[in-house]
Amino acid sequence: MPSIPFSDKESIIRQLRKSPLFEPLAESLLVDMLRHFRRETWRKGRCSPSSETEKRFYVILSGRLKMGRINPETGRMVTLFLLKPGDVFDVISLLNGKPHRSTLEAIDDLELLSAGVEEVRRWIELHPQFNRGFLPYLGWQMRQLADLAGDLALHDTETRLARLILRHLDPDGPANSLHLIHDLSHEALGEMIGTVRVVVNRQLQHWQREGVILARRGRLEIQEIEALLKKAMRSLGSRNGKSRNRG
Amino acid sequence: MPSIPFSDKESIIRQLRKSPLFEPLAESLLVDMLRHFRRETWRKGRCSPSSETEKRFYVILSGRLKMGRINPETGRMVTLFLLKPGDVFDVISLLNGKPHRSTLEAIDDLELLSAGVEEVRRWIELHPQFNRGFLPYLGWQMRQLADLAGDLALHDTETRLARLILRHLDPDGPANSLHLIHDLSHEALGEMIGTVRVVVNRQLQHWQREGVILARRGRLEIQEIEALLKKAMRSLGSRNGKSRNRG
DNA sequence: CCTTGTCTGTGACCCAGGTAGCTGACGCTT
DNA sequence: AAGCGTCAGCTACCTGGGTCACAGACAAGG
Repeated sequence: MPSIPFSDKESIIRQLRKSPLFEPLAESLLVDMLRHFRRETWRKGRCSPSSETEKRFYVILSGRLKMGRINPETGRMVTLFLLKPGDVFDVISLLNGKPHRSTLEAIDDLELLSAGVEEVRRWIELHPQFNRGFLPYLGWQMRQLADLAGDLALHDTETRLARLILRHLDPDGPANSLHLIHDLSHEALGEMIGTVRVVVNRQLQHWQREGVILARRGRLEIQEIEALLKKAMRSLGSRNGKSRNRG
Repeated sequence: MPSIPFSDKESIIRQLRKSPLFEPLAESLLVDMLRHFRRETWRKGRCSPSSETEKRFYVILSGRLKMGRINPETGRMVTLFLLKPGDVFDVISLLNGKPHRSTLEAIDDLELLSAGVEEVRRWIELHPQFNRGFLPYLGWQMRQLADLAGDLALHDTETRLARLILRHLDPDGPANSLHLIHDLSHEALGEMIGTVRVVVNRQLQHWQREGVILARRGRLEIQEIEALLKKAMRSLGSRNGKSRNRG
């Protein structure tokens, strides 16, 4: 296994510290872990799963990754997780050892660290510090999945899209700016709420005419958060709304 | 805290051993845990969450429990987990400490054990044996959620219902018999696949006329698994199928 | 027995949203 | 500047499945 050049180690550790999973770990432990990590880079696009990748645990250093499911008959895809730097995968097969049915797609070029799952399971057992950070992370991921499933079953596309946008408000950036999804294509946004490009476009156009948002090619901005918030609450239940968003 | 009468302890331990979470634990550890458990019984029906229940971790000894989300505007509900004896909840808030947005509904009268979440977190840290069994259980639950979300976004109701039934084939019972869901109302089945009573009924009637299943009041039986399997595979993609299932 | 409540079977209606298809805009590479 | 691939914008069309409403079936309890 190719070890990581000494010069990189410091910058990698600095990147790892941004992740809630690795942030609380002692310096010595991180250095120790690094010895078992291998550095990888993946190019943007669909990632074909190999028997190799199935047995590894990955940490994202830079770039974004969609993890989801496909319906081979229709070619449609849902995004279950939108992973960012500091996130890890594949958690599920790490936990129960069984290969997963998920598909990976890199949104940007990716820088990754990877280690064998057996090794990572050892870390969890040997370092309570690591396990303590790992469990809340799992809880957070489970809640995301539960939210997605709940939304898909109970809310219409307008509500789901509004929620998607609000969920990605950037607390650090300038007011009303979006994090992570600001430059995604309508196709990608559709996958995140379980619908298709056309529907996302219809909705965005409608909102744009209302002055709620501003959508340019690969650039999404919010104008009126209040209005979006209302739409995010409102569910299928409103029988008094206008019939369609078209025309 | 009311301790558990001595006479019950043995039978409770026997029940716990049926759960994959507790099965591998040493007898001494189980006995120790029992001292921190409190026995509860809940009557069938919706369970109103209190500040008390939010801070506890539960093990089901007998009965079934639906855990899901509600849309207050429409009154509709999705079932995220159908929990059976041996299952535990609420895992998510155990992991990250935040209260959950989920609703609980007991299908049958329930016998439970409960312990404070702080205590259970201690078990996880102190007993690697327990943690080792806990992680695969988490993985299994996450996969269930991922499957549900994927199905909701990518497959039609016919496919989802077929899959629900097939997923609950009883490996131990007589051939083609159903486990856990054989006596659920159409309403409850609907909640499990993110739809409503009427749609489930339509589908079941259609299949019954085909001779694929046999549905009586509160009793669901499979006649032809092969046919169901085909329906479970077939997705929205089939453009050549008959137009409707009605009439 | 009748009453009352919950579950099932069915028909009529209708709309949110998915499919298909085309055009133009933009950015990249040769 | 020409060619090419991807994304955005829009329209026309159609259907899966959700809503509403009602009637019969069955069980439980007076």
